[in-house]
Amino acid sequence: MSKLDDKVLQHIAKYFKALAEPTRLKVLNALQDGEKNVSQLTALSGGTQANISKHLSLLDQYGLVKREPRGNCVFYSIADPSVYELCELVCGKIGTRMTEQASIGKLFTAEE
Amino acid sequence: MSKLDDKVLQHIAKYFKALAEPTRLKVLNALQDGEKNVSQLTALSGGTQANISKHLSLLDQYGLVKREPRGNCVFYSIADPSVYELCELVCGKIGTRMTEQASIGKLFTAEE
DNA sequence: TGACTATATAACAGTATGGTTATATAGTTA
DNA sequence: TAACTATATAACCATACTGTTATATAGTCA
Repeated sequence: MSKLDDKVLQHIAKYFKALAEPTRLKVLNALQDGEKNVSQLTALSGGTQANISKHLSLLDQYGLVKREPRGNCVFYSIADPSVYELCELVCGKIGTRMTEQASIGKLFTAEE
Repeated sequence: MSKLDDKVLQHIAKYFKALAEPTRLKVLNALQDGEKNVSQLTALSGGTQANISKHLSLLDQYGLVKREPRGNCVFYSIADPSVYELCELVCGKIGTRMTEQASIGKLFTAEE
């Protein structure tokens, strides 16, 4: 990170903000193995349809997912797979820290 | 990112939330070249002392910075330099997207 | 001790956020 | 067209966040 413009800083903050919500992370997680429509994502994430729709709208607006209406449904997919690199990095951090702090072994479920 | 526990998801979200604020990014940016005390960070970040202190407290609580009182001052430093990897990744993304969208050339100032 | 400097915190205001329910919109099919 | 399915949006509430000012706390030094 070099010296940054305030405007760019705001954009970066916004990007992180998009990732700073458990439900949205769940949605992104659900999209890891390919596109899904809103109903599927709603089922997988366990929220209400309206709620998931709102989160998807935000993720789309921030450029994290792609939106593609097809037939009666709207399919969403990951815009840039490198978002998972971010998550991996943070997961690593959190994992280490939590095991350090509480020596809990299993933070991530074994199956993928 | 594998299938994640809800609890872990919340931690990850929290970590991203710590980064989802321009002032905090500015502080982290200011800490890139080594530890600084609150007064220095206040001056560099352009906020009030109380405000910066609050942000520092949050960053400390979330484990992003280390706090070390020394003499009359309190010095803060980056807890884990890999946080900059995250920022680099996002900067790359934002940079690309912004140049794509508006073909603005200079998002980052040239000096580092 | 008292005066001074540095940092943290409390109380408050304004705004943003996430979730809910109800409703609108758009596509499909009979 | 009417009935149906899928998605988005509006209105609303409760909560959380950011910044401000004023104040408390802690260390230093005369």
